[in-house]
Formats: sequence, structure tokens, C-alpha cells
Amino acid sequence: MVTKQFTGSPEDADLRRADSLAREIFSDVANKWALLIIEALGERVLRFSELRDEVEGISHKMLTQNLRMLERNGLIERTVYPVVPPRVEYALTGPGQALRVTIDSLCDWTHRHLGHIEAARRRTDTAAAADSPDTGR
Amino acid sequence: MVTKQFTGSPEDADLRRADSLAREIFSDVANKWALLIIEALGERVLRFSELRDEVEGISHKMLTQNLRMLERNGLIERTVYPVVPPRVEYALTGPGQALRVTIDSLCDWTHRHLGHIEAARRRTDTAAAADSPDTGR
DNA sequence: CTGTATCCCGCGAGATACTG
DNA sequence: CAGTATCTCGCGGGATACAG
Repeated sequence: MVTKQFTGSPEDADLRRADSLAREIFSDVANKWALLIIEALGERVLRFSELRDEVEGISHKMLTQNLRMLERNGLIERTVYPVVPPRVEYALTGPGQALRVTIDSLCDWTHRHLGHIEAARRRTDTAAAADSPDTGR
Repeated sequence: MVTKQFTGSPEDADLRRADSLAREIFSDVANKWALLIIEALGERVLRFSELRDEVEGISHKMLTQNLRMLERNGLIERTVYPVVPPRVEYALTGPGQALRVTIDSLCDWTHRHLGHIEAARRRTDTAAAADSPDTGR
């Protein structure tokens, strides 16, 4: 992730700050739930409850938590319609759309390499099984 | 992430299996440490200790744990040189290299949007500060 | 140097209950 | 429906010690 050598010169302060910010953002974004939420919103604008259904296995808490985080970082936009019952919609912002593109490529990668990975797993798993003393009856 | 409608027909069993495998892989790969390790190995082949230095802030335990996981999934290759003291090198495999490309684009995205994100944060952070009763003095 | 095994604490995260 | 607030528990993950 573009590691730099800091020499101690004055303008390095800015670089160091940007670098730590970048790491922070990376930590925020590089997590399963955040990525899956962005991916889901890529299809279309979604309401809270739709997101909960769309993002398989996410809990109420993790969903709100990640939505707040993504909003804070300006990746999604939250729109509240003053009706009853409340209606809240989440949409990707520009940067959010851009991020979505790279997530798409990550998904592509996953599907393209399913076979290779499954094979690799079988290999190492059976090798490991061979090591440990036979537990089969 | 390419969600499908399952109808219950026989060949759906395979699709469902592939889908759950894809989610599993996604969960493995979409985590901070795994991504940072892959990214580090993109530059060049690295030894264990080099990786520990390269991947800022990772603990001994998390490093080995993720290395095992990545090896099991066939994304990295582990080479042991029978010398003393031991020398072990980790390298990206083909799929690992491919993954690295998409991670690069994620890093690019991060750096391209640093400004936007920082601004968004300032906005929501100051807004939040305005809400809570003034704690100053 | 590389790697496994323990111990143990803190926090991630689910479940639940309650407001608007 | 959307969201916040608690409580609680399990386990993620750091520190440490030890082995090859």
C-alpha cells in the first residue's frame, strides 16, 4: 500500500497524515459487511429492511453500524421520507459507485477462481488428514 | 454478489454449493490482514519476518493464521529452504496475482478519494458535535 | 528464523427491549 | 419501519513461552 520512507523533512508531516488516514479508510472499507452492503446498493437504492434481507446473514446491529460508518465516510447517502411508518433509503454516492466497481471485480475474481480454490483446499485438507493419526473407527 | 433464485430443481444443488463456497471465500479474502498480505507479496517474494515488518501492525499470530488460510486456498505458495536457521519464502500463485490486481485498484480508490472522505468526515463529525450539548468548559 | 501452543483479557457482535 | 440502548457471552487476537 504505497509505503514510503519518511526522512523527517517538514512536508513529510502531511504525507504521514495522509498515509495514516489511508490505512484507516482501508480498515473501514476492507471488511466483509461493508463490501457486501456497497455491492447490494450497486444494484439499486434500498431501504433499511431491504438491505437486511439482501445482505445475507447480517444482524440488525452490524447493519446500522456499517451504514453509519459508510455514511460518515461519504460513500452512501441516507434519505429519510417524513411519512409514517418511516421510510429511509440508502444510495451510493459518487465515490461509493467508484468503490463498487472494484468490489465487482473482487466478486468476479471469486467466481473465476472457485475451481482452483476448491481444488487447493482438497489438496491441503487431505494432506492434513493424512498427517494426523487415523481417527476413522 | 450474484444472488440467484433457487427453484428446487436438481441442478440447483450445485449452484447452491458454489454460492455458499463463494461466500466462504469472500469472507476469507475480504479481511484487512489477508488483503494487506497479498498486497505486500505483490511487490516481491517475502520471508516470514519480512512480512511481519512489511504489514504494519500485524501480530505474529494473525500473520501465521492468515498465511495458512491463504495457502489453503491456493493463493500463496510456501517454500521452505532446509538450511539453518530456517528460511521460508511466501509467493503469490496465479490466482493470488490476479487477486492482487483488484486489491491494487482498491488501494488506488482509497488514495483517489482521500480528500472526499476526509471532507465528508469533517461534515458529519462537526454536525454530530453540534447536536450533543456543548461540553467545552 | 519460523512455527505451534497456552493463557487470558477485551471487545465484537448477537439477542432483546424500548422509542418515535 | 427505522433506530438506539443495554446486557451478555464467546472468541478474536495479543502476549508469552517453548520447540525444531
